[in-house]
Amino acid sequence: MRTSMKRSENKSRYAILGMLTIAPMSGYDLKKFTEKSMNYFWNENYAWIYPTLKQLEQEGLVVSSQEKQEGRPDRHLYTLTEQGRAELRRWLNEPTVFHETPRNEHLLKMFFADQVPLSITIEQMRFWREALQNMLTSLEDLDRQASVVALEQKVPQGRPYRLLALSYGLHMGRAQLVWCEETIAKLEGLP
Amino acid sequence: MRTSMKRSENKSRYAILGMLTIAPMSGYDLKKFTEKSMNYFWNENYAWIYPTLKQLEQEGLVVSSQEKQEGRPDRHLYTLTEQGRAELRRWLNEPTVFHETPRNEHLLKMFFADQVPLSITIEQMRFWREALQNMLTSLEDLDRQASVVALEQKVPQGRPYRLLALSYGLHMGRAQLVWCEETIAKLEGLP
DNA sequence: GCCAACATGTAACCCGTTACATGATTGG
DNA sequence: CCAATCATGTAACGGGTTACATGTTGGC
Repeated sequence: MRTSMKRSENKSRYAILGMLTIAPMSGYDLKKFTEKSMNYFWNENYAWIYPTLKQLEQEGLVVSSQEKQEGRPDRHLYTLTEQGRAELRRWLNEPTVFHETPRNEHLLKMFFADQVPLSITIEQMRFWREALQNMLTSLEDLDRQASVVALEQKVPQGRPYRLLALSYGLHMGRAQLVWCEETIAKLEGLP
Repeated sequence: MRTSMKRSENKSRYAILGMLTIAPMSGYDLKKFTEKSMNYFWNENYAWIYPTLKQLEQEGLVVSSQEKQEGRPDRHLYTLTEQGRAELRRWLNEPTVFHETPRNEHLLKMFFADQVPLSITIEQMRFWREALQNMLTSLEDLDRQASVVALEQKVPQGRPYRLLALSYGLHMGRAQLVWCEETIAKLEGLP
């Protein structure tokens, strides 16, 4: 575990505090939850979750309780404290600094594609299109279940925040796919 | 400088090799070029460029020459070697692993927005919209110059790869803005 | 009989950023 | 005269990933 974990820059803190507003969870649960419901805009990682949970507990933002299980490791369930909720709200109120350019390796290759034959670039694009298609399909599946999920997760009625977030994913996924298909068509039309 | 720079994972290598296909450049030039022409999908950083250039030189992928200047530090101009071009092509031919979820802090706040008053969320969204608007405007400016730039940069005629990359940025920028505006409208319509 | 899922954790490493160090020239 | 631009670099740090370590249970 790191000697000092700086308070300001670690976003996983807030993701974890946020998820714990839904229900008490273990490190394992938190990972599964991000994978199932937030994977189109967030990811978490055991090697970061477990140390962060300990840190949050030391700061009094969460409390842990152990659930004994037969033949399996104990589940360490973490529950949000009032201080934890306050810290989450503090962050939610802060203005969000516009994020840095995420690097896109696909586009980097497109940008220097004049160094290889056209056929290679078309192949790369088809590969990308397929990946996008799969991603979008799984998002659409999520969307079909989402109204249920959203209600279960105790979001106040008429405040469909999680559906709005999902809708962002759908907008972006579709836009990427549209560009991808346009671009493949253009490339295929070249001499 | 780092003791060992692993060969496989450092994408800046390829960005740099790619830019050097356009013209010999200094570290300073490379940084400026990314800022001017690639900032919507890539970024570079002096503290990474300079060590990487040295590394590339050691590997024989680039060669440097010094340009003496009066009253200013020398310019170290780096030129791509045939080996460098081969290495770039090798990478361009590789299938691109689909990139990990980029974390989106705006969406993370949206996802847990039930913890704060609606007015805060609307404010956050307006702030985001403004940033997106600015980004899109500067991309559209770039687009207006781009046909010239693309020709100057010796891309084979009829292979508008850099314009296609730019078009990706425009598609994404517009889609984000559309979602942002839809979402603000929805939030403003809530009780 | 084997693989996936359950469950928690650490060590090493790598990528990239921020801050520091230096200093001349040009334009407003 | 002050800020921005030109120009190159290093040290320290931080955030996040990969690989390692361990062991049970349930489904196919």
